[in-house]
Amino acid sequence: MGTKANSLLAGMEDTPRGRILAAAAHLFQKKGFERATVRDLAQAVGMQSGSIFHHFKTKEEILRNVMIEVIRFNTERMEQELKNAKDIRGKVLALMKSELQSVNGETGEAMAVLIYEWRSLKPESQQEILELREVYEQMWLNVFDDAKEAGLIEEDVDTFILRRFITGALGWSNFWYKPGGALDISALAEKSLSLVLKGKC
Amino acid sequence: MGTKANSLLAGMEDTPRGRILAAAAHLFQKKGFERATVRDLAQAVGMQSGSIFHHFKTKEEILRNVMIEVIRFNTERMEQELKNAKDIRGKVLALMKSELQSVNGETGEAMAVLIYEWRSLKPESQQEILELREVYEQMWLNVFDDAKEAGLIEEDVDTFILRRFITGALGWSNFWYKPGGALDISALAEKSLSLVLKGKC
DNA sequence: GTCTATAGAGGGATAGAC
DNA sequence: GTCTATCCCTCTATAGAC
Repeated sequence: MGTKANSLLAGMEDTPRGRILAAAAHLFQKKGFERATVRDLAQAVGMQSGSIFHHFKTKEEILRNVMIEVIRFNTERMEQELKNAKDIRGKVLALMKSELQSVNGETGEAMAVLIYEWRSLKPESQQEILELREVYEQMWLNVFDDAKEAGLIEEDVDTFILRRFITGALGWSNFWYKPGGALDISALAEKSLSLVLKGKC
Repeated sequence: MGTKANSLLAGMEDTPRGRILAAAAHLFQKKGFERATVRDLAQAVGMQSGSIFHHFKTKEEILRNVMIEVIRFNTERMEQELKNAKDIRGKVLALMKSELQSVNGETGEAMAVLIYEWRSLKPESQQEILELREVYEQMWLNVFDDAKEAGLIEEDVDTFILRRFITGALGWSNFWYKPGGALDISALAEKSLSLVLKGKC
């Protein structure tokens, strides 16, 4: 569970706001949203707790923004990587690699927050986040459907359910995968391909 | 996320202790351990908050016992179902079905607590729970190794990693699978088989 | 074994000076 | 934009009556 210095949301500017969000991603992942206090957070960015509320109206607002930033960043990255893929197998691999990167790379802590602190969002925020995620999910479904037409995925496989299995399989890697070992993200992505592709193309 | 009446840990006696644990599984899943208060819990079982502490020394102790009970129950059930399986494919199917049942059936809420409230355990409790889970995990690994020898799983697949992918894939079903629809647990288990078995036996 | 009452600690958020 | 000070609330856990 990433004790590494991957606590900074990549691409986040070095502003008080950015520093608060980066520290929040780290703290919320480590202790959980409820246990992590605004005082903890203030200390992490070198402020007094009262000052935090100049940048965000409530603690929940901080959580919401961590989630928005991480979805935006990872959706954009996946779009880029999809464009670079040559064939369909390459596209599936790009999706796998991209998501494993999201979960285990620099945005890993924020992704864990996105997944595990869901209940701490207000219902309105949940709705908002859900809509952002749908764009991302649609990219997966489109590629899976193409792969099915191309014969890389069995005819009788429900791609909707398959995507859900994969969401779980890849998301869970946050709990056990340790970057820097013998197995790098690319290799892990290759292994994950056999969960999806027929035979084992 | 199960709003159904699956809040009772099957096999749990109708004692104050049992009722507290069953209500705790439900509440901790719904609100998270931190947000769920002892007062909530007391109300759910028809007591005053002070009375809860006659049965459990601390709130964490309640969490710990929910986890212990659900592991014990599901480990035992899986052992039984494994015995009934005829061949190796049947054993893999039994594992899948059994775990999907744990996650989505009567013990679903307690399983979600086991997975998502991990950080709220004291380190000593974490160690204890980890040891209980290892027995369960070993059953999976043994069957996977048999399946590999029998040629049902590709030679070059790392069964350790495969098990981790499957843990995630099946565990995540708690968030989207709704029992009572067109797809029952057995059918879902069959679908999940293709994540593991070669070709798609 | 359950109740009432409350101690004791820590939390989110606000107000106003600088 | 950050600080100090603090309000006000809620929470876990305890004490002692019944």
